[in-house]
Amino acid sequence: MLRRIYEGQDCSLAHALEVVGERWSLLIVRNVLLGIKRFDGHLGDLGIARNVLTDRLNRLVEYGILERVRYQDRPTRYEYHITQMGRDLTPAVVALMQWGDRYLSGEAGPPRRIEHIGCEGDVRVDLACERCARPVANEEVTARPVT
Amino acid sequence: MLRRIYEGQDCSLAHALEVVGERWSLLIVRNVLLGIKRFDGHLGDLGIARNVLTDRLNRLVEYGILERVRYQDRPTRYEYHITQMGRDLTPAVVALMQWGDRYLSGEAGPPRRIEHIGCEGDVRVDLACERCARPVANEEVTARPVT
DNA sequence: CCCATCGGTTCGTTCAAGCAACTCACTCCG
DNA sequence: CGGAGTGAGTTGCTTGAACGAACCGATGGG
Repeated sequence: MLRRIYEGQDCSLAHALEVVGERWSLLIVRNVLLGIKRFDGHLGDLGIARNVLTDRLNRLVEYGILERVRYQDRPTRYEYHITQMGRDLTPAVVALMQWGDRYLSGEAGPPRRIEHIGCEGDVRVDLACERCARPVANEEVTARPVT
Repeated sequence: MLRRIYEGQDCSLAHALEVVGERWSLLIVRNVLLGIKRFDGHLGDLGIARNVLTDRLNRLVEYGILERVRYQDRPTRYEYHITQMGRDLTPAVVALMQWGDRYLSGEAGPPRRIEHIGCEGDVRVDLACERCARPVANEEVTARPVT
């Protein structure tokens, strides 16, 4: 995303997008969640330019979504690990993938399955109500300002 | 987001981001979900430039996320309604808001509550396993290519 | 010694976003 | 009737982010 700042928006969605809404950011987070940790790994997987990747990684570290870890000396080399903050983006990532699967995947169907480790079942994202503890349809949701 | 195309990425997340990952797109969708439907409404709420808003609205209509509806003749005026495809972005939007609430909202706490219509309880996004029907922690998720 | 690897940095180009001014088709007010 | 206001844009110029290719520095391997 560009210019990265949504001035005057007092909304958590806008704040979130200022942090992970830039071009490539979420794809990098997805890669790290899937086990790609190194500069050249991302470079090969995404078609991103090197300077842009440098920028995105630095920013994600700065925000606390990734962590820069030295994995060898001589020569000193670093890789990027996910933090808890980063791991907690999982529902957002899965929700977007799920939506892409439903509406954008060609006839071939989804290219990846999201899987429950151990059980091997399909993982899905759902809305649920904390009070009535029932599943909530997308139509049954509204927002109201917390005054 | 910029240039909008992630070439060579066979991933539903990348496809989704090509469609709603551009700067402003998700904020526009959120606005429409919250009831803002008109050009000037978005213009006032977001600090977006007019030409960019025109572009984003056209693109969202083209993708089928919004629908352009004439609401008066003389002079002809249009507004933008959400489609089913657009409404199904709700989990993704809520997931990002929820993450922003947790990690980025200042001391004041979240500026908005997501609410279950009727019940008025808080709505949350959760991962669930389709096979074992239990809630899934963010750490218990992996992806594997569907060969 | 030369080449390869990894993780970058530098620099010039291209393309999207921002900003201000303008248009068009009306309505409303005096 | 004239002038201001409104809603939904379009046009054109400027700024700044992303792209692409070249380069760098430390080291190891043949």
